[in-house]
Amino acid sequence: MIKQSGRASGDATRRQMVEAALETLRQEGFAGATSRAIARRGGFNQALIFYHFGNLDALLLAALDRTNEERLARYRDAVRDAQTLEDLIAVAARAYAEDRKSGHTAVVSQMVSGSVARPELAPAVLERMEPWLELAEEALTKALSQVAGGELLPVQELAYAVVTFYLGVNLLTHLDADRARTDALFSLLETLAPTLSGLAQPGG
Amino acid sequence: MIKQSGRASGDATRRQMVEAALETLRQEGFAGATSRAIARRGGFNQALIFYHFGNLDALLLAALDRTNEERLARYRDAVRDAQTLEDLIAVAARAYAEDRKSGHTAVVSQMVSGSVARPELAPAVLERMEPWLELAEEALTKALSQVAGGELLPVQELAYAVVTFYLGVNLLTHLDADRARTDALFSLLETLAPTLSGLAQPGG
Amino acid sequence: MIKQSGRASGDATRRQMVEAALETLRQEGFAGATSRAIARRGGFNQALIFYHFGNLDALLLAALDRTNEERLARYRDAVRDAQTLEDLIAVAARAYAEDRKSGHTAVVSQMVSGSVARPELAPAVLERMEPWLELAEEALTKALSQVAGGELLPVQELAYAVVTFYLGVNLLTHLDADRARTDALFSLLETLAPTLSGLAQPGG
Amino acid sequence: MIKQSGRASGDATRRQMVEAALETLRQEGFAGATSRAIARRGGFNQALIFYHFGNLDALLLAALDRTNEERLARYRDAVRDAQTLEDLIAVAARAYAEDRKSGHTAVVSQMVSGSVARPELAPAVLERMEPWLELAEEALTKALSQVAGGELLPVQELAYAVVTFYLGVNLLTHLDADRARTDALFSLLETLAPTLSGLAQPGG
DNA sequence: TATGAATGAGTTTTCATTCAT
DNA sequence: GATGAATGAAAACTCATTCAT
Repeated sequence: MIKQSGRASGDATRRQMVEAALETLRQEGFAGATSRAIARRGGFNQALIFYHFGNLDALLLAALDRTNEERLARYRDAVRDAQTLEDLIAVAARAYAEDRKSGHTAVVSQMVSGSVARPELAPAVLERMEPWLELAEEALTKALSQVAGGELLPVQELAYAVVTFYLGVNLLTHLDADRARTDALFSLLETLAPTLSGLAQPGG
Repeated sequence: MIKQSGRASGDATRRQMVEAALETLRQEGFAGATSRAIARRGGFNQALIFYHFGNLDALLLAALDRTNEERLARYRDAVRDAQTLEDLIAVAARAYAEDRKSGHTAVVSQMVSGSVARPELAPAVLERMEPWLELAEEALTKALSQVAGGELLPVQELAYAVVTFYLGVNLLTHLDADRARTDALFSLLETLAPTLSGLAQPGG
Repeated sequence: MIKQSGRASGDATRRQMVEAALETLRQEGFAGATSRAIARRGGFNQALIFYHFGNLDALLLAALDRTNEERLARYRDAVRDAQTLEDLIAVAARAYAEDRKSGHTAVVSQMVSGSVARPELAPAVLERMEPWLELAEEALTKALSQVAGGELLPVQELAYAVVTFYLGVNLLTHLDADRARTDALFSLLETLAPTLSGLAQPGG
Repeated sequence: MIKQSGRASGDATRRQMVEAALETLRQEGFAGATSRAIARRGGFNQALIFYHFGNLDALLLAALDRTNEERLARYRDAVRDAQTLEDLIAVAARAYAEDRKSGHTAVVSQMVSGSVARPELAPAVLERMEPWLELAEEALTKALSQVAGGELLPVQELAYAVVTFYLGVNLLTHLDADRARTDALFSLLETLAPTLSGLAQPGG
């Protein structure tokens, strides 16, 4: 409750508002993330959103930024620590599982879906996809360097494919209440990893 | 105009309404597919939607059904005619290009996104994914049968992966105004096809 | 109450809504003529305004139209019946007194002032000034024809001056609670009328 | 920026605020002259308005005062310097043209219109009309003294008529984007001036 | 004196849906 | 079957003003 703490510093308040927006996005989805709902959840006045962020979209995007930053940092570390293709896949699967549990993926898919429905948001949401593409490129470059002939593959396109796939998974995760099938997807990847590795380095 | 046609049979009316819903979904997206907008486009009365379909969601789902049926039929034929893995990929890419042009993919991604934002829709939308999964399984079974050891791979999971990827592509296609990157994805697939084929049948 | 009469015909409802808008404009002024206030006064649902008129401005302008038509008709008759300059002035003063009593001038000045504050309204309000200019021209032409050399005066500019003056009077009437001074203005005109007449026709 | 100037004396601050209010009234009109807009333009804090003036209306009226004082002084000098009726008219037309250019008339008409829409302002705005009436009386007394029988005319009523007309002109000037017609009004007056003069002093 | 933060009440407008005919 | 009218609930956003510091 912002109110309880008296007059908070602008930054602290903004942080709390972003938190409330995130929580609302997670629990009530994009359509439920109205200014009223966010304000109610955060215990502050609706108008404060417009005072601090100008409009609702800006707050929602700030929430997406916050989530993205946290997750990107985690994925980046994982990618840097990974040595083999197997590592990479394992690490991605683990990070994904964590994020899903914490609700981060929910926010992403809500914002992405939301921006299909509300085209004004699309450019801003797309922009926020770029660092993920870069990270995917980095990871793929690393992985393919271990593969005979891997340098010949078009890394940018593959990175785009990975992110595309990832968005599809996010989407389905939040559509399909029973998540057995999206889980199975990652087990599949982990099962295939050694094969792919072996296949990748036939002489290794 | 439904009215103009005098006593349209109930079925004909419903068909016109579904057509109007589809067109609205294509041109104005999920958020723009309000009862008013659909009725305006179709030249019929708003209230008719509720008379015939009970509520707006039901009409929207009927529209999704109609699109799905048409497209499934086309993809099924293509799958049946394909002989090699290369064929399959080529055929998928062609069908996808057609669908995107005709606006069918727009409807799918609008409905999928919409159902993330409006959770009431989710179960019904998911249900409509099943025949696609079956088709993907069928195609994969066919393709893997031509591959040494292909029978060992988990077809169901792979099918789920394919559909997941497909949804991701749809999503991005309608988010990213410049479609060069989603196009490149399919060229990539086509480029890789012979390699995958060769790789699949080392002795072929 | 629209509600009481069950489902009214569209036209009847619209008329009642226009009436409610007029009454609100009269009693609460332009700033008080919000959709809520009008709906409350008319006993109908706020949303009905948008159903029937599209937006609030359109209803307000419809109200101005209604008032203008009634008043124009009355002034036109008066002008046609007047024979001398004295008649014309007397007739204008009488009509003006009536209109002020009935609240018609209130609506005009509210809409004119309102459109200074809300520039989107200005073009539409100005447009509605044209028939008044035409009427003023007609009256002046008639009056000046009785005056030696009257044909030499620029009727259009004089008509514009008359309407300008009239708007000024309206404005002050609704600003100045004690209306003695605007009343005095018309007495002055009536006092001057014979002089002007005589002056106008020195040889008459 | 008030802040930048360090410890501005209360008076200086108030002057700057009045200046900002004037500028906002000129450029954004009455409806646009919100506390936020004025504060933004003046580079000071919104709350300062309430600290120094109690409420927004008081600041707006202070702005009207400032404009009125400047303009009154100019018109007074002009009136004092004028010798003939022709002079008076010419001088009025010139002063009006200047004021329109500088935006002073904009402020007046915005405040007058605003006070029709917001009746709380009306008494204060009316009060500020008094010195104009006095000036008009003075000018008319002077003019009519040159006219045979002029002393017999009711100066107060005529003065009220002049101010009324002037308000009407202001109103239209700011309603009608194309100002040709209000301009023509003044040319008309100037054209008529010699005639009126001659008429006034038949033996002169 | 000055400020950033906060608020309550208000605005127009849109929507899915229902009702009477 | 079909329609025009009507409605309640909700949306995003704005405003003058107040409060704590």
